[in-house]
Amino acid sequence: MDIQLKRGLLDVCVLAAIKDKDSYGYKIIKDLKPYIELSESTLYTILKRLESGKMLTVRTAEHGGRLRKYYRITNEGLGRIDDFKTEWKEIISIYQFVTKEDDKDE
Amino acid sequence: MDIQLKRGLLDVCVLAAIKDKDSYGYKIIKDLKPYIELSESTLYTILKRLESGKMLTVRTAEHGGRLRKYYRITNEGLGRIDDFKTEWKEIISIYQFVTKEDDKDE
DNA sequence: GTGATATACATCGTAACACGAGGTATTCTG
DNA sequence: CAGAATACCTCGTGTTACGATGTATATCAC
Repeated sequence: MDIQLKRGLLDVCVLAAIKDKDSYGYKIIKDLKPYIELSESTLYTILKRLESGKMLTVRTAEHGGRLRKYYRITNEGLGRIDDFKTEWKEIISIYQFVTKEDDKDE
Repeated sequence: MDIQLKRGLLDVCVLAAIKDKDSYGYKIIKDLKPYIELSESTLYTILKRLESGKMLTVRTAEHGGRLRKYYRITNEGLGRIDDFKTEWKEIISIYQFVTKEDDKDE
């Protein structure tokens, strides 16, 4: 997928990945893989950004001798997903504009 | 609309705006306004980028005492629109992931 | 006729962002 | 024991949208 197109989707995808159940970095990447691929450097940057934007909270827990940082979505984070659903209507309208009259002579 | 979300859509919108008929900067902005807003500085940057990427060609013509630069889409530009239609399937899949089980307790 | 608005182009600096490269450390598997 | 997998992190770079700013002409209101 085009990198520019990903920019507007990644934050919301990460929020969606922790929406129903707290999760941690490595797992988020694997869970998102079927839908959108992102590198670790990208993910940790996003998690930092979402944390400072109060979209999620962090908690450190030990698991199998290793430390894991679990991320939990906040109400603001859920609101961000709702905003995306609003924006989706605009995206649909743009898609229709871009593809309109596209197959006029088929 | 979120600025990050626009990034992946603007190039394709500009191409779509000149797809059926050559157009020029000022008109492109007005034609796109109902779908997506962009400033002049943004548009001229995009036009330069699309030109150097061979997505469109430019021709200067006089109109009412003023010079206008008319932009015409190339086959590569049309291909870029087709690529977007392919990416659209991924976007739909992402949208479904983000919104899934969203209203499970309503 | 003059000031404002619309048309029409352009450049520059800035901030946001995804990513590759690189780093640290532990556990699991062959 | 070696290498892969797990799990975290930082830094530098290139791309990009945008506001600010500049130039110039045409049109419209008063």
